[in-house]
Amino acid sequence: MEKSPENCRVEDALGILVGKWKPIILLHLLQEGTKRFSELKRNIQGITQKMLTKQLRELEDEDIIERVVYPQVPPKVEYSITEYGKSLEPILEAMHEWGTKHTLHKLQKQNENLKKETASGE
Amino acid sequence: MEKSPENCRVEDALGILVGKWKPIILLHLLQEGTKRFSELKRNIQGITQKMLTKQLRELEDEDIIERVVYPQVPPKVEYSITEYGKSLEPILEAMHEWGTKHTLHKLQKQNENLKKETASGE
DNA sequence: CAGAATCCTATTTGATACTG
DNA sequence: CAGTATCAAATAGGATTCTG
Repeated sequence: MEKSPENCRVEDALGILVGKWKPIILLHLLQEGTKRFSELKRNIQGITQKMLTKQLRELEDEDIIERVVYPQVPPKVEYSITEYGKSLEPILEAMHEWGTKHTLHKLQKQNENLKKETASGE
Repeated sequence: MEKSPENCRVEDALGILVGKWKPIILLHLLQEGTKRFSELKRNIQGITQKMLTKQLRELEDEDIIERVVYPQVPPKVEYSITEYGKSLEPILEAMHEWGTKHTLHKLQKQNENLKKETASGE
């Protein structure tokens, strides 16, 4: 299907990635495979249980990740990327690359602005 | 730079695309070239001036679009994609394609669930 | 025409305490 | 261990009015 402002499906992909912790959760699962809830919590700096749970549920609802519960005490729950979820990897890769360049671009702009201010005697 | 959960720059790209109207604004400018404020407003169904202004400003702040003011009465302001902004196009393209497939994927899942419910007599 | 300003609602995120 | 539940704060989005 052709991409046009009228039948734009960019939002559908965007909606899945949006959420303060989703990209980082996906990177962990993509690069390190299956992970327990507690491992993710430990490895993702600053996230709360509530947020981790919420983002994981949303990704699960979209079939991007899989949740496996081991019925034992204490509980054990493992998360992993689905085959379908792996199709997102190239997009994440492209965004990461673009983001890296963009960080540089912004720094260069800041430098230019600082030079201008210095030159005009501020 | 290698993509890892620790130095993830996905958010940098994501942050620029996030905003209820940004993808559609970008598609308009990418595919139809330079546009006046009023043209965008007219062509984007449901957007308010406030939102259009806000999203345009944010894109401008990131150097993705350019804003040219013609000092005349009544005012005329034109927006266009910058050369730098064009580097986002492949990502938008990839997200659109993925989103199109995902829309299908969700419909298929819904169908499966409906069949199960019917089979179990709900 | 292209906005700025104000007010209001809804959604997201976070802190904290509790539980099978 | 892997969550829920509740409350508070922050942010996004929308409706409306005003202006150079």
